Amino acid sequence: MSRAKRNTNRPARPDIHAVARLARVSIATVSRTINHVATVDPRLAQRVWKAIDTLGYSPNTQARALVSGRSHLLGLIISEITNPFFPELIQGFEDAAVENGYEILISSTNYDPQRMELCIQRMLERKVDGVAVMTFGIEGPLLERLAQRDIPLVFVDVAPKGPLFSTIEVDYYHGIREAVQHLAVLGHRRIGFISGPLHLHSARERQSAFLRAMGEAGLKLTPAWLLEGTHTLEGGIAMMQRLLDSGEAPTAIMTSNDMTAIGVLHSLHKAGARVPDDFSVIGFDDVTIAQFTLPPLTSVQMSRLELARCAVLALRDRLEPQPVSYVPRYKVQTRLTVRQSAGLPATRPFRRANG
Amino acid sequence: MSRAKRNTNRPARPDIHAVARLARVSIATVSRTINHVATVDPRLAQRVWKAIDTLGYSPNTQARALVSGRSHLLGLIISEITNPFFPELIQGFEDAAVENGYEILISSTNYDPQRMELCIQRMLERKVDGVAVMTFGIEGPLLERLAQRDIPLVFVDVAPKGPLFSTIEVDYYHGIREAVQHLAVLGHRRIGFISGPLHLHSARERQSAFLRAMGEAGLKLTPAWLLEGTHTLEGGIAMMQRLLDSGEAPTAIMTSNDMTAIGVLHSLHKAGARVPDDFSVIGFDDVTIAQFTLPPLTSVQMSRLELARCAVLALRDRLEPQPVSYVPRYKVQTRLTVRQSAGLPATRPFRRANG
DNA sequence: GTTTGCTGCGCAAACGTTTCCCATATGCTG
DNA sequence: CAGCATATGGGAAACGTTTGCGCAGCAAAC
Repeated sequence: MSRAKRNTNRPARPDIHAVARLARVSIATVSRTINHVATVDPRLAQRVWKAIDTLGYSPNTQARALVSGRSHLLGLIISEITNPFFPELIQGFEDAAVENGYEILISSTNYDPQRMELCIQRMLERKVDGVAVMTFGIEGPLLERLAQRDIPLVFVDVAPKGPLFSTIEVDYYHGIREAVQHLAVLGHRRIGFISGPLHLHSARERQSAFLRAMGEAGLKLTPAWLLEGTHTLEGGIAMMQRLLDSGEAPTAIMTSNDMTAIGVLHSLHKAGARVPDDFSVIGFDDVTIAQFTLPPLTSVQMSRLELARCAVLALRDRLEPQPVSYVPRYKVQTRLTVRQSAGLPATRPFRRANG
Repeated sequence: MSRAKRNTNRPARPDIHAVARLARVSIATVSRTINHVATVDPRLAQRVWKAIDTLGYSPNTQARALVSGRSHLLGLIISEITNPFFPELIQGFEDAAVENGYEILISSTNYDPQRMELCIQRMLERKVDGVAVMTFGIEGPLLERLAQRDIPLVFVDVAPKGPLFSTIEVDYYHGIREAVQHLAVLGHRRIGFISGPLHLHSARERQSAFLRAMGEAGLKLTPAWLLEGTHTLEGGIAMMQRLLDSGEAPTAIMTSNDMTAIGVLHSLHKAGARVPDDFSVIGFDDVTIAQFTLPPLTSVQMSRLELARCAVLALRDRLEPQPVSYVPRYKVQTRLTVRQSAGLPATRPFRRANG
């Protein structure tokens, strides 16, 4: 009486044997049917599927993983989930993963390399099939150690060598060029740029894309208007302050990410300047909250959904043999999203309201 | 040559047998040592731990889960990850889970009850040990069906009956009372409230907390100033518009969540009103972006970290036998976070700038 | 010196799959 | 019609753990 099984009042979750019994086949056939092995007789397969349906059977993932060595679990490592950049990325990653029959494990590093190692550790213990490292600031030595693990990894921007690694390239230039052109068409000639921390690969890429776009538009950059920010609100506030304090300010400011742009908005608000009447501002990333700022922020969009989809794809390509004809190329575009923070240049230079 | 094992150049991940061999004990003893079974001789245990250390062994989670029936996986179901309310919740949940030796599986329902069922389905297939349902709008019939599953569940606000269910209560009143008092002290007598969709339990709770707090502060509510919003930016914009259009508007507006409050800010900005000079605004939730609005939003904070911690605790209490003396009580507080969107009431009624 | 009781270790049976290998049935060729 | 190649299903061995059960070994009691 004490042991289970006796309790037939609550039907136990059926296992593969129950299905086999009902379909009058062996468990091997059931397994083959489920895994769509081609050699199984269609009539038997139909019997099996019917049995599966009537019993409401679903295979035990643990057992499956144990014997096959494939967990169908994908790891996703991000910097910081409260950074508005990442939720959309996660969303896309989840969708794409589930679409491909995978489940995901998320971890955030909070920009701490040590925590990153712990994350990878935990994921390896859970036997993930592959990991997407979507934190943008990844350092050399850590990358080296990651290379030891014999597990597929995918990165953004950085391209470590190794047969198990993939890289997703971002075409920063396309969208940034659109933004510069947009400002140029509106009549701006004096454009400033607040970059991210330049030790980050992605920040350098964005800045050089900006410089190139300026050149192509025939605009000359004033060196004093090229400042290094921190990809944070505070950095944006501080750098805009500096621009205002210097005698001559640009009429338009582009930034390396949206948080910086929001900082710029704050700085300008405090100084009594109006956007876009006195200054035009264009951000980068087009995070969700860019729609909610005052005024709604014009920003260069980098599609997180696309990025996530690429990441899942890259991992899948490593995990499931693809036809030789298939030559993957993981690249995501950037595009300008026009809202209301950029307009015609002010006809007369802004004078700070005396306070 | 073809099969693995031969490749001793890359050391295979050691299993429990390797540890047993090195420590000169049986695998049973290794297992017992790892699981801190009391009956194992300390000297043997030490040998085992040493062997584990030198080999860098970590047990295979799949095999463990298969035989023990416990996956040490916790499910977390949320409404929508791009809603700024949830990332912090996830962060807290992850931290608390890892702290207790669990890993987490996240899914978002996008407010679709059908998708919610799929989420639960997927999680059951992964054999999660318990699920936290942190979506605020959960409906009756769905709840019924959830009750069928014999797996611990934890909810917010709603309290389904069942031996496997837990509920986390939120003390909405505390923080909302603080907000009303704050306004009252500043001198506001005319306070409006934009609620959430009233079919949501949590929205009703917040509204009634507001009404009670108004009563206790000796303030009379003008019925026309009690409006039903949608917990979205658009709802906030529309309802604030209505308040402005009606002849007489309140001097302060409280809302049922921060998105609504941000909508109010937009509406006021468009009408040319200044915050807090012309109107005071107080939100609810204190999401991260409340710090970034113009002006930074005063808001009633409900700690997502605390909420998440409670959820993990509630699940753990169901999963691991607790001493009888332990009587759990899952309750989270709310508190006012003062920023800059509430100030003294305007001395003269706001007149919309003619446009 | 024999019995009893207890402690703590090892043996081996699960857990629910996948997959290798072999047996059988079937079709085809000569 | 015999013989062989080929398709297809079943038996059973893995996968790496946990855990029930039995059995040594030892101390205490008679």
